[in-house]
Order: sequence, then structure tokens, then C-alpha cells
Amino acid sequence: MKGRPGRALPELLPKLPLFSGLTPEQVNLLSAGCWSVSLDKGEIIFRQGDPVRGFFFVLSGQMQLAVSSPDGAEKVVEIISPGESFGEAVVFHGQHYPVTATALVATELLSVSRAAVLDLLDRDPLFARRMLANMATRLRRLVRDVESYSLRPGAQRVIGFLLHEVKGDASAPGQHTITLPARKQVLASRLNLAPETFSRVLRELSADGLISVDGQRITLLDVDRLTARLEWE
Amino acid sequence: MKGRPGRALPELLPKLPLFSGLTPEQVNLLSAGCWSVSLDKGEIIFRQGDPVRGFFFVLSGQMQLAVSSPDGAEKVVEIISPGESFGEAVVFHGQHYPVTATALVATELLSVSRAAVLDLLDRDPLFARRMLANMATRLRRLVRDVESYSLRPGAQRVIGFLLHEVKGDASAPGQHTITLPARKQVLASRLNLAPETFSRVLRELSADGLISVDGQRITLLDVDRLTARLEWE
DNA sequence: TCTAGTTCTTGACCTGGGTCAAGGAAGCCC
DNA sequence: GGGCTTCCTTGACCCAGGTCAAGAACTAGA
Repeated sequence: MKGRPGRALPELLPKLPLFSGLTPEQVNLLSAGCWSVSLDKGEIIFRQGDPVRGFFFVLSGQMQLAVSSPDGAEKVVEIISPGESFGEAVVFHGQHYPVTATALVATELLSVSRAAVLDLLDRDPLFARRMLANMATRLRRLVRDVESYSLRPGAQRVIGFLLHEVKGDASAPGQHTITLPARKQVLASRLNLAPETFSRVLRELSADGLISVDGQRITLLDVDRLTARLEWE
Repeated sequence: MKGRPGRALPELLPKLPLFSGLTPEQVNLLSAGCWSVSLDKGEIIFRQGDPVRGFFFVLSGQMQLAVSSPDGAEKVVEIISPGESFGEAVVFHGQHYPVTATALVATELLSVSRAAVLDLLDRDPLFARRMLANMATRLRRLVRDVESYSLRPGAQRVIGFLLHEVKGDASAPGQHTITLPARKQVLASRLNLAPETFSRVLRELSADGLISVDGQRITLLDVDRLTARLEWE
């Protein structure tokens, strides 16, 4: 893990949605509390239980947030992609990170210190609003997750995920090819399934002619019928 | 459901943690966007999918937030007690409520309009901070839930819940008696269990001499051994 | 290209917890 | 008190999905 107080930050920061519209002065203040971090695949930026230092933006690469049980089992709660952030919530309240954050591939992060956030919060109401909107989105995603974990069978969770991955117009007719955004075992955990079950579900969907699988590339052959399976049974 | 623009609001509002420390002027502005609502048991204040009007405080009584699947199955996501609030998140982002809110018993709510919140947000940085802290807490609870739903067996979820209900010093030696905060079927759903399973778990814990059950009153006979069961197996 | 590690798939098996159905037990209202 | 209704408990059964184990298919180094 390499950290450096970023030189280019004054240019970078205003480009992030959360920080857009800041005055140059605010950007300067904020820069002081930021630095960028490079992680190798598999590196951990913080562990469940670590004291909170700040929150993070994913500039490039991919992070996973996972919780672990006493016996060592691990469950992926979220997969964070470039442009998204994680750890904001805990900045405002918690003492310790409730999850462990691991880089799934080589990843560039922007770290924002707790102090910088709180400071900015007091100065810029618009920032507060964006921050709240961010967390609201996060919260809704989690509610949706809780929902589907508990009242949808595994196959539906997989279908829901696949359809979600078809960015933009899943409604457009014809086939859509997507590339899975992480290793299958990670996705399986994210969907709350054993890797074996995930594999079996994909095979079953293939057998039914709904998708075709080629390694990480999956082609949705019949979006309509896939969608139909979400609504029923 | 009866609503009235509250007369006593200027006295009430500053007592709520979220709004404490407001200037009299701010309280006045806020009052204009608030009213109180009385719900009978079973009444619904909003349904999953309804357009967002604002968020709510529980003054007395108890609310449940539940999601439902296409086939009508319902799952309780949260139980909201007096002093707590719900629906804030969606005020900042969503168009529609992602859950259905139902009164478990006769309940008094304070409703706060979207406009009032956004307005206050622009004026008072401290309010933004409290709001964020609130949502952060909510988010962490949900993460914890996702965690235990997926990687703990049902019995452990029940034990965790019981221990959590012993407010204050669960560590104090001796027995603790608690009163279940809602009907058993609601709690079962909250813990992601069928009512039958919940019942069986309680019976089993009784048989092992860990608790004793008398209707809604449950006595924890051996907190140590209960805690031990959380950590292992 | 071979080789050693991963990661993914498949089959066989098992079990936690859900569903269905049938009693009890408590309210609650007249 | 007696009849409703709603809630809780218990038993019998079943199945989605987990675990274990073995092999196939990738991937990365050298």
C-alpha cells in the first residue's frame, strides 16, 4: 500500500460528484485532508473493527466490503466500483469500521480524512445534501438486499443481478452481453449464495436457453423471459 | 388516521434530539412543515411505492417497516420505537418509499415535510451533522442485519436479539427479565424466521435451561451461556 | 511450453428451516 | 360466561441450498 499526499488533487477533487461546485478555497482546505492510495490486488485498506480514519473514493479498480463471523466465514456486502465511495457513514458516528475493505484488483483510492469532511460539512450546505443523498442511496440498496436475501430464491437473485448489470437499456430487444465485474465466488457471496449454487444456477439458466456463459462473459439471450422469472413464482 | 397541525410543536420540537439546539426562529419555520398524526393499530402511514411526502418521528407507540415481494410475502425490516425516526433517507433522494410503514399499536407520529427538512438543512450545519449521524446508525444496523441473516443460524439471531433487549448491563450477574417489544410473529419476521421456527427456538432454549418464557415476558436465566452460544458453533 | 496454483464446475449427500395442518391459549366484546 | 377471533405452539413432512470431495479449466511464472 502506497500513500502520497496528492499533488493533482486540486484538479481532481472538483470532478468528483460529491465535491463538485466547491470554491477554490474549499478545495484547498479539502486537499489538505486527502491523499491517494494505491492497493495491490488482495490488499486490505481497513479491517472490521479498525478505528475510523476517514472515508474513501474508488478512482480506479474495485473494492469489496465484507463482514466476517466469529468462525471466520466471510460475506461480501458490497462491491464498490470507480466513482463510488465507501466508509462515509461511519465517519459521522461509528468508532470502528463495521466491515473489511479489500481490493479485488489493483486499485487507486482517494482517502478523505474525517476532519476534512466534518469541516467541509460545516461550511457548505450543498455538500451536506450530497452526502445525505449518497447515504440514502446506500441505505436503499441495503434495504433492497435484505429484501431479496430473505424473500427471493437464489435463482431470482442471480437474474436480478444479471439484469442490473445490463446498464442502460435492458429493454432494448435482442441480446445483451455483459462481463461479470468480479470473480464468480465474490459475486456468489455478494448474492448470498455458495459458489457451487451460483454455478448451478448459471448452468440451469443456460439449459433453459435464457443465457449463454463463456467464462466471465455472459450473454442474455432472452431478457423478456428473464424478467418474467423475476415477477413470478 | 387523524392529522392536525400541532399547536404544541414549538415546545415539542426542541426536545427531539435531531432538532435540539435550534433557534426559536428555526423552530418556527420548522413547525410550519410539521404536524402530528394519530394511528390506530394496524393503520398504514405509507406504502411501499408511495411518493415521498416527508419523514416521521415516533412520539409514542410502535411502527414496523416491511418490504413485500410480488407474491405478497412480507418481511419486517425494522421496528421503530418512540424517539426514533424513519423515512429520512428517502427524503434526500428517492421518489418513492421503499417500504410500507404500519402501526403495530396505537401510535402518535410527528410528520416532517420534505421541504421543511431541506430548508433547515441549508440553514443549520449542526442539523446536517445529526441527520447524517442518524442515517449512519441506521446503515450500520442494516449491515449488521445482513451479516447475521446470512451467516448465523436462526437460534443465534434469536439469542442476539434477546441479549440486545436487555438494555443496560447484560453483564450484571443474575437473571434478567425482558418483555418482548412486539407480537412474536412480528419479531420472527424481523429476525427472518418463520413464526413456527421462532417458537421452536424459544422452546429449545427453555429446555436447555437458558431462558424461561411466560407469554411476552422472557427471563434470561444464564446470560453467560447465552453469550457463549453466540460466539461458537 | 510445462507446472503449480488458483478458480470453476459437477455430483452425492445432508440438514436447517420453511410449509401445512391441527390443536391450544388468550384476549375481547356482547 | 360464552362465543369469536387472533395468536401461538407442536408435529409431520419436504426442499432449497449448503457442504464435501473430486475433477476440469484457467492463469501466471519461469
